[in-house]
Amino acid sequence: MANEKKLVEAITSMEVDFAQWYTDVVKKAELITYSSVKGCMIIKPAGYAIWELIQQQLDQRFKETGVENVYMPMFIPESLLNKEKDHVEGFAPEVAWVTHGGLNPLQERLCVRPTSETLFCDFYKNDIQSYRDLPKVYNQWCSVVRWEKETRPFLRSREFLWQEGHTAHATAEDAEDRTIQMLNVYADFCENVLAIPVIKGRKTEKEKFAGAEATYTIEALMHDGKALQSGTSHNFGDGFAKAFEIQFTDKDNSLKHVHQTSWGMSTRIIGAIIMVHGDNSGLVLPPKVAPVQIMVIPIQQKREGVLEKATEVKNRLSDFRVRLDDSDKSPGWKFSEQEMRGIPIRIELGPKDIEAGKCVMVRRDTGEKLEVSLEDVEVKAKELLETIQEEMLERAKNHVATHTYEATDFTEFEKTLNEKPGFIKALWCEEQACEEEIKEKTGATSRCMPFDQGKIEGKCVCCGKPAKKMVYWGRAY
RNA sequence: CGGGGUGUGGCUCAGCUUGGCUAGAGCGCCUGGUUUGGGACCAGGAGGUCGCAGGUUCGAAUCCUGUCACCCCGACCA
Repeated sequence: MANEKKLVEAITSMEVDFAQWYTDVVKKAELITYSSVKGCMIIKPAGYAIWELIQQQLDQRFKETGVENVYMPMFIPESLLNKEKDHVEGFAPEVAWVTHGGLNPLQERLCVRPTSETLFCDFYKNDIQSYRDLPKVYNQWCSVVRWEKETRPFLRSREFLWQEGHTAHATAEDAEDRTIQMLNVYADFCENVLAIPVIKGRKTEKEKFAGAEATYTIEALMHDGKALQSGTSHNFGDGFAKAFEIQFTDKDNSLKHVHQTSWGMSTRIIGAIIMVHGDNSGLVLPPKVAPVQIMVIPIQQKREGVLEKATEVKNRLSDFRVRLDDSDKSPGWKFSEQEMRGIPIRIELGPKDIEAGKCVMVRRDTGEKLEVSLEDVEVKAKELLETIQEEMLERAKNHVATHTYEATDFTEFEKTLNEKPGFIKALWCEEQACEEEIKEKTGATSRCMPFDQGKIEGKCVCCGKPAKKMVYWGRAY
C-alpha cells in the first residue's frame, strides 16, 4: 500500500514535475512497458487498444477521400535512399542499417525505413505510365525506425507505429489540394475524435520536411504549455519525381513529371491525448478512443443479487465498450484503477441502489456523480458519453485560448515565454536568421504560419523590420 | 551528444559513507478464511548469483575501472 500511495503522490505532483507525471501515467495506466532494446517500447493491451481505435477511425476517414491501403517492404537499399539529396541529408543521421544476411555481408547495405518516400517513388516509377494511372492515393500502416538518442514513451521512440500516405498526381494543383485535404482530415480527426484542438498552418523553410516543397502541420498545445506537432502533410512538388524519374504521358501526348504528397500521423498522438486531457488521478480518455467506455463496479458483490444485477446492467449497455469489474478488489481500489486508466464513465451498483432501482454514474473528466434510474441507463450512458466528448473538447479549446499570447517586440516575447508557457503569436520578417536567433535565445521554435494570417501590419518581433508573416511560436516536444 | 541522477525478488525502495554472520522491508503473487459505498484484514507460503564485465581483498551489494540500460534538464527529430 505504501508504494501505491507514493505513486498517487507522484501523480499529484503534476504541476510540480510534468515530465515525471507523464511517465508515471504511462506506466501506471499500463499503456507501455520498456523493452530490452533501448528506446523501444512494448505497447501493452491498454495502450494498443487506443491505437486500434485511432487506426479504425482515421482509416475510415482516409477511405472516404479515396485512399487505398498498401504495404511496402521495411528495407531500403542504400542507393535508393540516396537518390533525393535533401531527403537523405535529413534522415541519414538516424537510420538503422542491416549489413548482413545470415552470416554473409550484404553487397549493398539496407536501411530500415525511417519513412517510405523512396520506396513509393521507386514503385510509382514503374507503376505510372499514363495520366489514366493518376492519381495514386496510397497509404500504409506500419512501423518505422529512427535511431534517436533520447527517447520518451510515445513522444519519441526508436521504432514507432504510424500511417504514411503517399500520393502522385498529374498536376501541381491536384497535389496541393490533396496536401491540404489530408491536413484537414487530421485536424477534424483530432478535434472530433481525440477532443484535441489544433492550429493548422504551414511550416517555415527551416522547419519543413527534408525534401518537401511545403510542409503543413497541425500543432496542439499540451497542458504544460508546450507544443506538439501532431500530424504533418507535405507537398513535394515534382522534386522526388525528377530525382526518381517518375514520368507519365499526359493527354496532350507530352511526357510530364508527377506531383507528389505525403502525410503521416503516429503513435505520438497518444502522448498528446495523455498530455492534453490527463489530470492528477491519471489518464482521461475521450470516449471515442476509450477502449473501455464504461466500467460497472459492483459494491458488496457477494451479497445476493448484486453481481446478477451488475451483469444485467452490463449486458444492457452492450452497444458501448463496457466491462464489469467483478474482481476481489475493494471498491475503492477499483475506483482508483478506473480513474488511472481514464475510463470515461463508471457505474457504481450496490444493494442500496438495487433496492432504490437506481445506480450511480460517475464522470471521469469532472468527477461529477449522477443518480440514474436503472431503466434509463442506456439512454443516460449514451448522453453522458456524448457530453463528455464535447466538454473535453471545449475545455481543451479553452486551454489553448487562455494560453495563446501575443508579443510585438523581443523583450515582450521572451518575458511571455518564460512567465506564461503557451503559444505566442508574433510577426516575423521571414528571414531565417531571425527564426534562428529566437530559437537560440529563447528555446522557442516557429510552430507554424497559420492559414488565417489576418492583416500583417507591424514589425518583425526579432529584428524590427517590416513583417511578412504571422507565426505561432512555442517550446515544443 | 553535453550536464545531473538511478540500477538490489514482479513493483517501490532500505542497506553502500566506514567491506565481514544466512541480503531486508512494504506492496504484489499463491493457499485458506473474514470483508466490500474511495486503494480492507488475519494466518500460512513461494520468489533475489544485488544491471553486466573486469580489478583490489582472506572476504565485495558495499571500494576501483570499464560498460549497458533507464529517468530528468538542454541541442536534433514524428
